Amino acid sequence: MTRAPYHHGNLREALVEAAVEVVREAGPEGLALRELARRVGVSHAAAYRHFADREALVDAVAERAMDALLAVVHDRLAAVDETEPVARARRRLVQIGVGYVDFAVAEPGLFRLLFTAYPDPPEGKDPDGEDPYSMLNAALDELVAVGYLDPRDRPGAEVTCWSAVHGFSVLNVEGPLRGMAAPDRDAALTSLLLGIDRGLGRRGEWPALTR
Amino acid sequence: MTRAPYHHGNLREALVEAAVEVVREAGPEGLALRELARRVGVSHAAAYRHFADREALVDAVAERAMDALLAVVHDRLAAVDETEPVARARRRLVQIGVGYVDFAVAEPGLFRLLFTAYPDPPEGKDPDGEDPYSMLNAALDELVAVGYLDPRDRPGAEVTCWSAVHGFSVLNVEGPLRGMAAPDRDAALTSLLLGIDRGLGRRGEWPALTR
DNA sequence: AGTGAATGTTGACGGCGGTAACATCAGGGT
DNA sequence: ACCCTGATGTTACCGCCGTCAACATTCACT
Repeated sequence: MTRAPYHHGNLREALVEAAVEVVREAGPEGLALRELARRVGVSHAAAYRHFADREALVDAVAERAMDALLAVVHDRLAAVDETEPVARARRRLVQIGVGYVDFAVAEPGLFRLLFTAYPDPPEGKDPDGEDPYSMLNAALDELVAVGYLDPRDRPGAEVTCWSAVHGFSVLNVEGPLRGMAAPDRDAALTSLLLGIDRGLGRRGEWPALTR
Repeated sequence: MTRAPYHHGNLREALVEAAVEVVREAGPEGLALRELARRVGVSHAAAYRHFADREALVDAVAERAMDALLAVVHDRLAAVDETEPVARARRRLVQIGVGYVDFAVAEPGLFRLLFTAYPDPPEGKDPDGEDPYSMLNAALDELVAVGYLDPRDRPGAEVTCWSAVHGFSVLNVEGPLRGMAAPDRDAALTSLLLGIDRGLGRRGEWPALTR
């Protein structure tokens, strides 16, 4: 007859996991410390032994979300088997965008949370610490290296790419494009990514990419 | 000796105005029915005679925000004095983007609220009802008409443009680019808008635009 | 065995959105 | 002139939330 132990044993972890679950189902605004505690079977104030406040918990979830986003993008990148250098670099850039949007659409709750608590990386030192922003920059540098992207166009390119892909994600996840059917969305995304690819390339010197 | 009248007289209007004020100062999440009522000098339940719930009030604010955004974009558009048709059409498209971002940066609270309660217009009938989306479409149609944009590239172009500009706004307003200094932001935006312009144009056939 | 730190519980406070019951007032029909 | 009805506002209440303080239990180390 073992009654419920006074100490949970792994409360912090359990809370974060429950939080991730809630956010996936109900979005960031559905995340409540008290309900979480209830779910995990612990009193409402117990969470404060592990998190300073609600925001700290949100940050922890954001970390998980970031890892998940990273994994998706990473896999997409790894799946590019093209060998011709220029085509490969272009394809890799496209795949970053595809992975980013895929994650946003597949996990809207986590995606939204991620951008209400973003660990502002652009300033962060952390050389080649893997985040989507670094991956994007690396892909663009590669485009310069293979001669596709004019070095003079390199500055600002990362912001342009990120803006386009992020905007597309946001409009689809919580914006006016919310209801779009998957095939339409795919078509629009393809058009967007090819548009970027074309906008970056030296004018008219390269064959088109078919996503 | 006139004591405070039992009836406010124009409560709905007063509430919306106070709400706009609060959102500008504290963002959408700072908007509380009760505080609003306090501000206007009325009991907290009075608001429910004019709004079904909090969300209805938010929608009313969103309408104001949309009007404001519209006005900014409209003015930018009207200020284009270029007469050469192609350059004019390209400049007009760019100015839509500039106006959009300007509004987002100048009124982050209203901008954010607008996109947590967007009146999904893409489906909406309302022929040529003036909203940014229609303006964008009109500008792109014009680009086709003057021969700058290949008709085959027209479908999807509006989503691409909107995504890029919206994404840039979001990243600057609530995202990781939040802290960017104004000159840097301007430079990045210019690069983004020129990139779009270039991506849309028939390859290599047109002179560059200097924003 | 004993003690201090870590972890969990109970109970309270104030703020929120929302509802119901009651109060006040304005305007129209007689 | 009167009254009644609907619109508008008020008070009081509910349950939810985040947060804190005081107290309880247990773990780990001496």
